[in-house]
Amino acid sequence: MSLQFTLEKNVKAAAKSIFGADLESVEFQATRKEFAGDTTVVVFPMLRVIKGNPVLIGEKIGQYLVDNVALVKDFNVVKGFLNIEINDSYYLDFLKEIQNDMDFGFVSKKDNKAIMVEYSSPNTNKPLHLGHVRNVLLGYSVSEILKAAGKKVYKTQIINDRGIHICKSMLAWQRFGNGETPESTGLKGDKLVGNYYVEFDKAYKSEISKLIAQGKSEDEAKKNAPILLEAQEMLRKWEAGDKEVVALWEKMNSWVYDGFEVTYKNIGVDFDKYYYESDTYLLGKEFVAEGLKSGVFFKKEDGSVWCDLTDEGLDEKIVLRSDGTAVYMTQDIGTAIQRIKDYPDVGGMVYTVGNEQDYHFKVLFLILKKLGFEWAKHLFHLSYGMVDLPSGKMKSREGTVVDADDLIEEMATTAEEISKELGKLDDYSEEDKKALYKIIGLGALKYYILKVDPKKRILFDPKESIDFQGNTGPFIQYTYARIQSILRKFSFEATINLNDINLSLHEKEKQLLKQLEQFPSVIQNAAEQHSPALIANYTYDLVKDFNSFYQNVSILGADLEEEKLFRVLLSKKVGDTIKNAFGLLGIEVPERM
RNA sequence: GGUCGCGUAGCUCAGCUGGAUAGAGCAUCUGCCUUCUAAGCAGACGGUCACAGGUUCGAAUCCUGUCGCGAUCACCA
Repeated sequence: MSLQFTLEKNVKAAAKSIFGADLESVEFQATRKEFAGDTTVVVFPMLRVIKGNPVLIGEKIGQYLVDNVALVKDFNVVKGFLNIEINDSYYLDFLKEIQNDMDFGFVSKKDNKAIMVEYSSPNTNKPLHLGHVRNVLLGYSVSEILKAAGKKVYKTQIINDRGIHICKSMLAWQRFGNGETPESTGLKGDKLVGNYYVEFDKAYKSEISKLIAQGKSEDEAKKNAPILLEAQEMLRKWEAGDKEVVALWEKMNSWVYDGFEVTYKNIGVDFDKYYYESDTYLLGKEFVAEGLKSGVFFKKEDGSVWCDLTDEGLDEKIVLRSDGTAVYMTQDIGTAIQRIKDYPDVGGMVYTVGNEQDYHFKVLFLILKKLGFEWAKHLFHLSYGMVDLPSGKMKSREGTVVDADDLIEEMATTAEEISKELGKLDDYSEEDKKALYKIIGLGALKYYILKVDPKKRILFDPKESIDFQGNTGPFIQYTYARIQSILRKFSFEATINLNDINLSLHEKEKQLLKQLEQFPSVIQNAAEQHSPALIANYTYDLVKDFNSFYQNVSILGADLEEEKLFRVLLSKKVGDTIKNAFGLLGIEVPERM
């Protein structure tokens, strides 16, 4: 039974027995550090049912708690705030209870209904950049958090493998590539294909200026540049199943997939299932046809199919072009339905997609509901803010992107520089050092991105490096490493058992235990709000408390053996929790650093 | 123009369903390594919570309006 639950029950009983009043709920908050007490009950809300002076009411309830509840040691009232002091034994018992629970805070019982989380969802014409990194980290972390909160989760993505953008890369490669391959150039496949996307754009732009020089308007030039017309022709051929085009498409896409896999592995994320738009857009068309029959959609004279959403305060939305080809919405309808077909236990889905698509998902969810799918009620768009550069938006075509692979490597290099300067790892092998730099570099990057509220946009300045001190990943990793160092030095063969120990707690120890106690509810909260930032901020608070404890209280140098054991076990539990919490963020934690 | 989101210290961010004197980190400045890893600890400095109204015993938090920034409103994805 949680502390708050016990107190709430007794505060209600107090109100009943002293004032004859029924409280609906009791409001708790953390006690401010300038007052004595471990938790605080706010008296003001009770004034609705209990008339009188809040201070006197607080005094009477406080006295009742001291008299009737064993774990309440003392109380004081400041204005309308009833500060309650809890016996040390409560916190000691709490540690005893969780000491062997390696998954403290995690819900082990799983729901019957699963959630499918989609993230990454790249186009296959260019490599992944920092924007994708935020997407991937968010999606992966939210998946892990949902699992920890007791949900069954499938991680997936939708790969946008068809369309004009891919044809542009294909055409440019055909024309300027001289048969280059990832093998012949030593380039990652996604980088190679991305280069040709840029090549296309260059050729396209130069054709436009040529046409304008010949007297065409800019608009006309953009629409009629020969290379663009050729790309469009290629797309038509693809849709018609032209063998040569399809073969080229398959070849270049497979290069890109190989490249993506390397990057995902590098970042440390994975997927349970991949979906490809080229596989699902046809199913989408089927359901558009069905929706047309059932009256969910309607057809205009030109043959295009629409959904009327004016009753919901939105516009009409196109779901099929007049030439019968699929649009983005068609594909997404098909993909969603395909997923439920493949995984009948899925009861809801989370789409990790940037906030520029807020409107799209609002409409998609509405349409799926109109089509009558039960699961459509449990769709959530995990909408996150863009990652922008000081110069503005990242644009692949113009080369103003922060490449994912490059960034990860730079982070590791920075970790190496700092580490070498500190020189604590001189006995490590080169291999071990390298692995460690990667862990620290990635830790810095992931924490930097995940600690901010998903819906806020991030301004990333490549010139200002990501910090390794203060509220950062490496700071937290460092604290973990310190704890491991202590554990290595302590012999657990001692005869004393934590369960036999009874001692009064140091203020720093109690603070740590209070913080640990919060972990389960932090996980629940993060799951409900789909916010890794809550986990990151919690971990930082826990670590700050630990460092303060570490610096002010001697652990291995404790006076009494039982004190020493208690402090070591407390430290171990903090370490375990750091590791588990960081696991939810997809961040590894080192034994030394 | 309509809709949605954001606006908190010089900078980057916390601040849960309203609660005490708004908190961290970076940067600047002071102390602390012969004691468990100084990527650390202890402290100082720094705020009209964009602005104006409203609801409330009480508002950074809820409501309305204004301003600023961003996104979106395509037979693009």
